[in-house]
Amino acid sequence: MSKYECDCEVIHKDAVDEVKEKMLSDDDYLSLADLFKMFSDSTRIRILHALEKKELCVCDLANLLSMTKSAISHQLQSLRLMNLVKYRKEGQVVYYSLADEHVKIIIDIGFEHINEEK
Amino acid sequence: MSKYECDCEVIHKDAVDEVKEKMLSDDDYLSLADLFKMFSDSTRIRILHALEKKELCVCDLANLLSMTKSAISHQLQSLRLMNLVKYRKEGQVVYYSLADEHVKIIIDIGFEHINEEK
DNA sequence: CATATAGTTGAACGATTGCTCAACTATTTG
DNA sequence: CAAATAGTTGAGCAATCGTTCAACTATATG
Repeated sequence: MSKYECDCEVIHKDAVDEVKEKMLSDDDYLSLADLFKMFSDSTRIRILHALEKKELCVCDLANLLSMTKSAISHQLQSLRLMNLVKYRKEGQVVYYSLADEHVKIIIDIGFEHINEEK
Repeated sequence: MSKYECDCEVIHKDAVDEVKEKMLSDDDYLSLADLFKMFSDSTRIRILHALEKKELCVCDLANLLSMTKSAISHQLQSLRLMNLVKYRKEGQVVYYSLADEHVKIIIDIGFEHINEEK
């Protein structure tokens, strides 16, 4: 978060004060930004969209997206840290699936927005 | 999008084939990632959350977030390109507001997800 | 017309990010 | 126990990103 001053006088003090009261903490916005970072890369979105259809292992995802296991695994770790996917291990194979339905809702609204402007 | 091969054999061919059929085009996922990029920075989220409460000009936003007009203006331009904010000019002053309510819905679901895991 | 203010823009720089590569762990199979 | 396979991990590198800075446009005011 910036610690610098702005370079102009406030124009609509009442409006700014009113909005300032309703704003949340910097930490809240940082957390939210971190969450949406997970949706801001097309590899991660493709992983999430695939897992929305079916539980898959790392190799399956690597094949589906034509990427290395390592690249997929790195992304899955980020998604796990943000509680967007969960996993279960069966022998050597690790199966990933969506953690909850927020993922589906967020992706659906995103597509809605994109499709609305032609 | 990666053009490299994956480094393993497919394990669950049926599952992968089934999911592959339901996947969308690379362009769709790139567009969606570009949209969510707008929500992946806390400055932009704070701008969007502020505009959700009230229409504001560039100076107001600069004051509210303690940032320079330039920094705010750059971010507003990105948000405009993704059709997330609209603006109207009145004299020298440019007023920004949300383009539609997808923004509010997306932010709300994001907070819901974050708050659910304590 | 000169000055001031609101806002935009492009280049530049440091920070962050996504993938690769190599090395590693863990589990299975012979 | 050795070899093979599934997956993870950390360092490194190129590419992308967010802010700063300086120069600019546009509108308003004396």
